[in-house]
Amino acid sequence: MSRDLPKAYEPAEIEDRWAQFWVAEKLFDVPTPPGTQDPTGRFTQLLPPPNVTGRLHMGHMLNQTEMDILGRWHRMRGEISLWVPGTDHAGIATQLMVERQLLGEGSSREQIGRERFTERVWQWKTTYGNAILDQMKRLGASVDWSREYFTMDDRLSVAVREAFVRLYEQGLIYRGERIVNWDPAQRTAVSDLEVNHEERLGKLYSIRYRLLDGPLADGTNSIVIATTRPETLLGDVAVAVNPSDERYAKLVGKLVTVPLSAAEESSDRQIPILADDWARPEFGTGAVKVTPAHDPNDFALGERHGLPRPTVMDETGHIHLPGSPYHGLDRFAAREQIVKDLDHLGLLVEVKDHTLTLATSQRSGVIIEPRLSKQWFLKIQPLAEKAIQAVDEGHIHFTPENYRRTYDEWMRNIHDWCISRQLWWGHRIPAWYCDACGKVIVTRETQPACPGCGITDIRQETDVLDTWFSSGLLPFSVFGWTGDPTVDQQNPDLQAFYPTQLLVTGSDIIFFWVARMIMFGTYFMLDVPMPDGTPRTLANSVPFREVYFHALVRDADRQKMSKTKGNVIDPIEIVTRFGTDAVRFTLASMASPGTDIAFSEARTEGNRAFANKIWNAARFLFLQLDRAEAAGYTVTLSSDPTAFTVIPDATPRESRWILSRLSAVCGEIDRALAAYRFDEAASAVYQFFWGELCDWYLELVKLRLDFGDPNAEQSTHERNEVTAISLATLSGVFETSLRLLSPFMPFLTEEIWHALYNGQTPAKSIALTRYPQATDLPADAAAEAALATLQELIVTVRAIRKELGVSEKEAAPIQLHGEDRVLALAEANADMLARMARVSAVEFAEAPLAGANARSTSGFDVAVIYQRPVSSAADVAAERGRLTKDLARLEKGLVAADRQLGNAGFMAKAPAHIVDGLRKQSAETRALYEKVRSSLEGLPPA
RNA sequence: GGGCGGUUAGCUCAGUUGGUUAGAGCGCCUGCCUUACAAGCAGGAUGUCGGGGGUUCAAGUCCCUCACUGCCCA
Repeated sequence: MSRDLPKAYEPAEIEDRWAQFWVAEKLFDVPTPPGTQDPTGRFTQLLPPPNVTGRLHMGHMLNQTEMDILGRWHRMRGEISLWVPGTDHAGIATQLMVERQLLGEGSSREQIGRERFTERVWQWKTTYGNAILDQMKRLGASVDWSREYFTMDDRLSVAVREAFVRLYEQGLIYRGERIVNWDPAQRTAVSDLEVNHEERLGKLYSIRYRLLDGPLADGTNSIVIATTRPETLLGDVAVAVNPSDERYAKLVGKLVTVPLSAAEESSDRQIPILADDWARPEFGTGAVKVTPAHDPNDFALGERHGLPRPTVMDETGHIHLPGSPYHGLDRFAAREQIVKDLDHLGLLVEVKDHTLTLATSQRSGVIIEPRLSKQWFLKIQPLAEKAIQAVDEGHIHFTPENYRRTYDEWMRNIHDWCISRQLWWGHRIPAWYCDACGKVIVTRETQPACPGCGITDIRQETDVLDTWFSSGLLPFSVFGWTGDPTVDQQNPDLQAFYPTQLLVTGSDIIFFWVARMIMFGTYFMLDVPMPDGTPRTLANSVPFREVYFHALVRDADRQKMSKTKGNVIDPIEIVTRFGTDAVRFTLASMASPGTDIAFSEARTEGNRAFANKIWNAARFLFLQLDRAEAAGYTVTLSSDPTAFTVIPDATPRESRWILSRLSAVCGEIDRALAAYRFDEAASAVYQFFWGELCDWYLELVKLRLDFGDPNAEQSTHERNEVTAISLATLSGVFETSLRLLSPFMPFLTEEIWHALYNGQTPAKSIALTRYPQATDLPADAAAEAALATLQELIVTVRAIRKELGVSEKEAAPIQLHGEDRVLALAEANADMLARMARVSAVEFAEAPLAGANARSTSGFDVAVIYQRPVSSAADVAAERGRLTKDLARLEKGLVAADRQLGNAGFMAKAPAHIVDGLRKQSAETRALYEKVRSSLEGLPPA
């Protein structure tokens, strides 16, 4: 790699190359540490596994950018930084993909059977399943590819089976007939979390149920119930009223007939009217029908009253009632028909609009059908208790902190988790049924025969586990957890990397994944002894010590990205246009906690410009290095990070300044990253690199980089020394800045860093070098103060010159009035003033300066000596406008200050430094005010 | 219905435990191809900090209230 960089920064030229290099060189692979005690610390992160069916979206990119910045930062700080990648088998989504494929071939999973179907899914996975990880490689994520996992891998499947069996044996997993959220499109149960609730406008139907034994004494011969789902009356087993509802008191205990409920109308079913608190008098008519097999509340009511629970629908949401005229109708068609038929019979009393909350399936979008079915559940309370405790006691810390409350709230109101899914793709539940003796066998090993009666004709459970069941085990299953405490205690990976340090994820999966990892971690890992054999504490059983929740990436108009809106930004496409580094930097700089990111191309463009700026700064440096070498200077790039802690006495002021600033920025960035303030860290490095290093130091250092004629005799010794020192400082500061920036912009910094060393790099990659620390560089308050003054002087002179219309190339003398310190600085740095503000000479003035060619700051007055070619009326008017505005601003400040200083309460109670500060400021403002006023008065009349 | 957040420059967002005259990027205006960079340089304009009330010597910051808005849970 040479120091010849193309004129413009072209990310496409360099990024693929480095992305491949990092993977090929196994740069970020982390071997199992020899001992579990290491002095430098460990930083382990688990990638939230993307769906194997997925393509990378901006949310992934944000997540990975943040993880990568932190991973690289910790790595450069000398810690063992391990980032484990992998993908999730995504039960439903993947099964759908392959089913769609089969459909295209005119086949179906039922046609080819379970075994062949599973083979097809594996095939699909092999062909397409790496898309997202390949994209990740392209983005340069510094993960350990040797540890890549897939949730259906054998070793992870063993862990899943172990966990299941253990929970079953300990009585926490049970099988039961319950109302579950049934997705009729996917034909599977889904968990509470996979259901969306939305308000929709529906209808409330009032239906008359006739009393079986004819009218009461008062003539009442029916009861009118209200329902939003008339079609379920086919499964009615009771009518319920509130016990306190006097309207219906006389009817409790009577029987009514369910209209339309039987195959032949003559035999409509008879059901009781009963009293139960669940019936709310104010809802509808106050009487409700009870359908235990098709409504969770009715189910509970049925349990209380010992009611039967007939199912009237099949798994696809069609009425299943052989012999009935409604048999085979879809649930919504059946509703229409039943309403029509009720109307004909005169039993439909009223239909009115009604807003109801509908449950829809997150995946298929269809309306969830509460369905009575036999499912496997995890009794979660005992797991939740430890999980709550772990967060409560501070073993896990959330950022932003308010998620703790969200977590707590959910954990404390947790319901048993339905973990079985009626799918073919996933971890098949390790349970076997013996039809002969009715035994259920749950074991780790596949069962050849029934241990009860010995027959071999046993069936394995066809259901698979919810995908999140296996995801919940990942923090320890990826490290080879077996569930056998003695084996696990000897497992060096598990002992070294568990608990992981940090989880970075979106808040949308706080319950799905984060909470479940905490529950499983604190449950299973608590049994694994520490390396020295002592029992593991709760603090060491947690899956991670920190969780950082990032925001959502929206489009530039703050709209959620969605395929239907067509506003989805493809990370790879955007990266191709602007460069990965620019996109990463944009995401990082906008990632302030708790706020969604409105991703803007304008901002990305700005950051590409930043990358280009750095690129060109490198070109400038390389040019200087070439010139220096030609002039006989030797430039040694020290690989010692502490090379600048002690600097030569002859180091010029601006070099002391930039070293000091760099030191401060290093501190700021470390602080920001430790607090997950990616935005602050990015802004600090941006501000430093562009606003200080490029805008000021690079310009100032040009004064010292006069290498003379390479063929001539050497110039004086002192000049030589300053030049050499400046060149060394420039190189060192630049190299340090590259390292500082590297976690944010890994490609660009890698490229330039290699070029800088001209092939002789001290490490294989900049990613393996030390992260610059504040203490690596000398702080110098005096140099900072001096440069601040000089900068203010230069900026002020430039402004006056602009104001006066002095052409940029023309030099002009200035007058300066102020403190001795300022005058001395100006005198000693005349060369700076000349270069930066085209000052040809500095004349010191005894008296304060005022007038159109002068400006005042708190430390000095400065005037530019220049005769305006023509002082037009417009110029005077503009000047008057500016001064008037200034005057108003200053007056406002003065009035505010005077009011405060005249306030006895303020003077008595405010801390001294505030009062002093305000006094000083007030005096300065007053002086400025006077000067501006006299300038204004000095203007020619309008 | 319950919980959590947001409202600061034209746009997107910062603003530490209340403390001196509220910042950044982008955009905008003016002038410059100054030999690292026009993806650049220099200069400039822009805010009743959502409304109202309160606490305080002092409020963008704390409290109450209203309005609008987003997310999560039921």
